[in-house]
Amino acid sequence: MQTTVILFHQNLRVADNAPLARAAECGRVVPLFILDEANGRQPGAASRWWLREALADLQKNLSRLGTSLILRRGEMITVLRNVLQETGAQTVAWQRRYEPALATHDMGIAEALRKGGTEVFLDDGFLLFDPAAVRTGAGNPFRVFTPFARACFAAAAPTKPIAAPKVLRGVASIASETVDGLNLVPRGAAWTKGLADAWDVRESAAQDHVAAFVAEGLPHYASDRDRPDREGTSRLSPYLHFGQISPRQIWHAVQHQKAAGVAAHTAIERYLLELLWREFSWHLLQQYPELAEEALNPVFAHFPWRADQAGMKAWQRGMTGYPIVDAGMRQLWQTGWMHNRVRMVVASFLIKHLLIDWRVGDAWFWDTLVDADLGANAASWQWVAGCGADAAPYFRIFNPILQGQKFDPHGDYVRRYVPELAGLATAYIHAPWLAPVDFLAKAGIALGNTYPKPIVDHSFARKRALAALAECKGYGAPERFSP
DNA sequence: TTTTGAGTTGTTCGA
DNA sequence: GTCGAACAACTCAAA
Repeated sequence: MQTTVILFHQNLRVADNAPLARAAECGRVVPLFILDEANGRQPGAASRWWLREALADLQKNLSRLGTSLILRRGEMITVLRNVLQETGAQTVAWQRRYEPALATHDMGIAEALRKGGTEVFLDDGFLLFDPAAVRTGAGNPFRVFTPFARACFAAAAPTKPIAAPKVLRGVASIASETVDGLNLVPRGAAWTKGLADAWDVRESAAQDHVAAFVAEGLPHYASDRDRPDREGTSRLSPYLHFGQISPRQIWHAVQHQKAAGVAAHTAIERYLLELLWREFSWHLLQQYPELAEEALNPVFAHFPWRADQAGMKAWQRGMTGYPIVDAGMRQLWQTGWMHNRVRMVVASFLIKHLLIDWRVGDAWFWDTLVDADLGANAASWQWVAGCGADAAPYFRIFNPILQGQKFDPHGDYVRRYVPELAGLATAYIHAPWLAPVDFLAKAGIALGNTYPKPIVDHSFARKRALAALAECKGYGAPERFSP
C-alpha cells in the first residue's frame, strides 16, 4: 500500500483537492503543513490571522475524515525528508505555487526528492489555465486583458471540481506542532477581534458563500459590483487566496447558473471576467517575476515620489479628510478587506494626490488585507499607478468626491466607517469642508478637530500629479516592458 | 510584413 | 443639470 505526503500550501481544503483525492485512492495519507519562514514573501499580519483560522478548520475537516494534519516549521526540504523517513512514505504531492521565488524553490525540491527516489506529483489547482498555454496567435503571452480573456473563454473549459474523499487512511501519529504553537498571531492581539467578527474562515463557509452569491448576488452583480454600500460582490477573495475554495469550484458554480438561466448572461460574464483578472495577474507575474517590486514601465524610475510620513500615516489611519478614502482605509483596518471600487480610490489617492510610491501602499495592503495576494496586488497597484502592463491614460486621476457621490450616493458606506460624520446631510457627506457651518454644528462636527480637513486640495493635487507625470516622461524615450 | 483597430474601472470644461 | 469633446501617445493583437 502506498503512503503519500500531501503538502498543503494555498489549497487548505478537502474538496476539489486532486492530490488529496488521488492519494486517498492509492493508500495512506499524511497531510502536512510546513511553516517555512525563510522562503518567499512572508504573509502579513492579517493573512497570518486568516492562515491560523484556516489551518484550525482544515485540521478539523481532516480528522473528521479519519486522519490528522501534521504541522511543522522549518525549511521545506528538511521537514519533508524527516516526515518521509518517519512515515515511510514514497510519494509527495502538492499544489504548484506561482510566486516566482517559490516556483523556482519548489522545482529544486522536486528534483532533489526525485533523485532520492521519492515520487513527486504536482497539481495545477491554483489557477484555471496553465500560464504556459495561454498564448496569442504569434505564440506570445498576453499583455492586454481583453484578448487574454477572449483566449481563456475560447480555450477548453477548466475541468470539473472533484468531491472530497469520503474517508482517509492515516499513519500512526507522528510529532506535530499545535496550531497555536506556530505563533501565527500574537496572543491576545486586540485587532483580531474585528477580523473575527467580519469573517467565518471555514471551508464550509466558503461553500456557503459561493452558493449564496450565485443564488442572490449574481443576478445583480453587473450593477451592484461597484457599490460599496451594498453587498454586491462575492467576498470570496480570501478563501480563494488560501485555497479554501478553488477557482474551478467558483467557475463551475457560476456556469451552472448560466445553464439554469437564473442570472443574466451579462452578470455571469462580468463575474467570470473578474475571476479572469486574478488569472491574468498571476500569468503576468510569471512573465514578469519582478512585477511586485519594479514598475514595468521604466519611465517610472524617474517619478518624483515624495517621502511623506505624515501623509502616509493619515492615509493608513483613514484621516485624510476625504470621507470615501477614510471609510475605505478604516474598513480595511477593521475587517481586513476593502471593497474593490474603494481600493482603486484609496490607491489612486495615495499615488496621485500624495505622490507616495505605490510600493508603500502595496506594503500596507500586504500587512492588513486578509486576501493579500502577490499576483493580484502587484498587477493592480501597477494598474492604478499607470506603470503596469496596461498603462492608464496619464490624465485618469480619480476625484475622491465624485467617486464617493457616484458609488456611495446616500453616504451609507461613509457613515458606517466614519461615524463622526454620520449626522451630516447627504449633500455634504463626501465633502464636509463645503458644508455650511450650521450643518456641521448640527451634526456635531468640528472640522480639524472631530474630523480632519482635507490634507491636500484636490485640484492642486491633480495639477501636481499631472506635472509629475510630465516630468518623468521627459526623461528620454522609454524602452517599455523589457522583460 | 504591414496595417488596422482597440485598449476595465475617469475628469474637466464649455456649450 | 446634462452632454460631448478633449485630455496623448503608444503598444498590443490579429487580420
